[in-house]
Amino acid sequence: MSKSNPQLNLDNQLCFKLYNASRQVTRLYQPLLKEVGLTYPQYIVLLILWEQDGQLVKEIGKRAGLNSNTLTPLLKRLEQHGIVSRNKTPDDERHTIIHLTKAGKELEQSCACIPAQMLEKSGLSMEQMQLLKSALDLLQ
Amino acid sequence: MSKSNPQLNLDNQLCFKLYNASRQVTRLYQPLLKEVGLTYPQYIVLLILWEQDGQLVKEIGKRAGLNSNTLTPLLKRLEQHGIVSRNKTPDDERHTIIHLTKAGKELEQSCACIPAQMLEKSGLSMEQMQLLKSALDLLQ
DNA sequence: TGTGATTTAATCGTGTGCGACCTAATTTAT
DNA sequence: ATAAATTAGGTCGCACACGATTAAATCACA
Repeated sequence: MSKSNPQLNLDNQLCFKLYNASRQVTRLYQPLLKEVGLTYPQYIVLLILWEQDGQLVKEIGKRAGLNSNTLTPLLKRLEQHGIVSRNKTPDDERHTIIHLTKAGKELEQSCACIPAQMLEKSGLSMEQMQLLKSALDLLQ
Repeated sequence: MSKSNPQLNLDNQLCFKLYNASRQVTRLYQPLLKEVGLTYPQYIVLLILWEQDGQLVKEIGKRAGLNSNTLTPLLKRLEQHGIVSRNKTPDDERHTIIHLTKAGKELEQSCACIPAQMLEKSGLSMEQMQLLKSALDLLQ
């Protein structure tokens, strides 16, 4: 299978495993998220807002690791779907503050079962899950 | 910080760590790949072709975990850059076979140093790297 | 041998990611 | 007080991902 350079062997590449694992997990989420009409990054953003409602785009971005060039269109879609509101703050007109709407708050209950369902789908034990989490923390 | 449902706490979510780690690694690769004019998914596809030249779109797709709706445009861009050729096979006109060009083969040498540079950049020890790899294999 | 099922790529539409840039609001340094 | 620098969010362009569909070639088999 592998040819010349063992350094370049795909099976050796951490990057490839990580890239695949991430997409695979996203795919596992999709059928569950489809039921509530969310995409995976939208779900991440909502997790952040459910923790703390009324955050600035900047704060959400820092937590999610996303910049405004990704967040602005995403938040506009959530706004169009009636899940969040976007408003300038009066004290500093540069800020846009994001609030959950009633529908956005209610969505939290609909998503409450997702983590447990995902754990089951993944086929991981709690120990394996914990191992993977702490291994990933090595990269921070 | 976290409000009501501990199940939905972002820090508890494996998905989020994975999603972040994957993007972070991609970002680490970018300056290195930019020097040779490749994107990260293009690099993955080339790793596959350097292992074995002359593969069908389907075979590359299976190895990379990508379908033609992602691969076809990506391969067309590589073709435009003179890195691969795309041809129908005479025995079965449904197949498109991908070959490395001379430039595509030469690119392997230019990329040979990338894994070592990445290991250094990541700040991981060999042991940590190995731990993370095997943890990720749990998801297969 | 003809025809319906299957296989393989390609196409289309939507939604990210992200570099580069822009604009307006605010802060700072003089 | 005000010009320069900084900050926040937005826009644009490109390249993925991926579900859904299409088109063409091949296969299976009655």
